[in-house]
Amino acid sequence: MGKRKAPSRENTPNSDFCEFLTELAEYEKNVSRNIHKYNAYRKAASVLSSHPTRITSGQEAKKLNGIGEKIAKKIDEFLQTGKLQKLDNIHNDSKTTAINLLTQVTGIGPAKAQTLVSEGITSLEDLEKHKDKLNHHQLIGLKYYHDFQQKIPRNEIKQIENLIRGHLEPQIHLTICGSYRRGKQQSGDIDALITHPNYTSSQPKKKQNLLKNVVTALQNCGLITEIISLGDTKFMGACKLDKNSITRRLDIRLTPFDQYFCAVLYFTGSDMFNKQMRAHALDAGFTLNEYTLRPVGSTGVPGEPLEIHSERDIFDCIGFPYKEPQDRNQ
DNA sequence: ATGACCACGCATTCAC
DNA sequence: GTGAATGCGTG
DNA sequence: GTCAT
Repeated sequence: MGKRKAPSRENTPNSDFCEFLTELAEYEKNVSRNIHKYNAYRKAASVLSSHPTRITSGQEAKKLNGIGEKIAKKIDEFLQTGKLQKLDNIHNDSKTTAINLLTQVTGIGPAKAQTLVSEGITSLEDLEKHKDKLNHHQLIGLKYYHDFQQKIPRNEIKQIENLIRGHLEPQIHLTICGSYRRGKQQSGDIDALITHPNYTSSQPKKKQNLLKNVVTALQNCGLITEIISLGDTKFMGACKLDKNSITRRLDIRLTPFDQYFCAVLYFTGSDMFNKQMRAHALDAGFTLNEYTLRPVGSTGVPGEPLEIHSERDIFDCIGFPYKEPQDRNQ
């Protein structure tokens, strides 16, 4: 996913509430720099978006998990007046709107946006005039601002996948994860996972150039056009299918062979699905993360990682009915 | 009343 | 110069 | 901002 959040669709009976809660969330993240309030507002929006019936009072809303005193009050205000005073003020504040805009450039977060605005830089045009204030990542974000706003059609990702696979040694495994793997018709970015049987968590030094070699090969074939960051295990950058294509955000991660399926599961998502599944794992006496599945002893100390040979293994071990990737959207 | 709220790779800046 | 801290983005 | 302690 790119920077643009698109939380709840338009069809729920409470979508108007979700909309203003999401706006408040953005405000708390970008302007107040309070990530926890941001998450609180998003949680509230999420619970409302999946509530089947129209909420008609703050009191009724307050029964839902994630909605407390303050949001209940805001729902009442919205029901009575059709708007929120706090939101009106935010819309009319130029500093706030500027920060929200700059924050859309990848690499510019709340802190950088704040300093830029305090220096009088409030638009993309201003950024163009002050490139000296931007680091490498932010320069790429500016250069491809419009490209990165565009969703990527499924078919284009499929072609990129084939192109990448064609440039990998046969022993390297590749899975494109994220919303693409969940079957979505379009995605915000491309999230590729690779592994190699000779690279394991116990032999981490082996193949330390593997990712860099892959990136170099993909640069040479013209697919990768920009590098945002590149370490031993994670590449972030941009790619372009051909001359007339839009430039796309591409991430590639190198995972140890023995952790590949936990990683594939994790990076396929969705967030909510991962949360559910981790919770189920805990209930079943396991702890699951992006690396391993481990039994939790009565002492609460995790044991040795279980050997996993497929994504399905993970479901089986914790007694969670298998779900195809396309059924993991929520 | 008060602390938790995901963990982590990479780039960059800070503190020494 | 080195290690710690911060910013940012990721599912 | 909300929840759990």
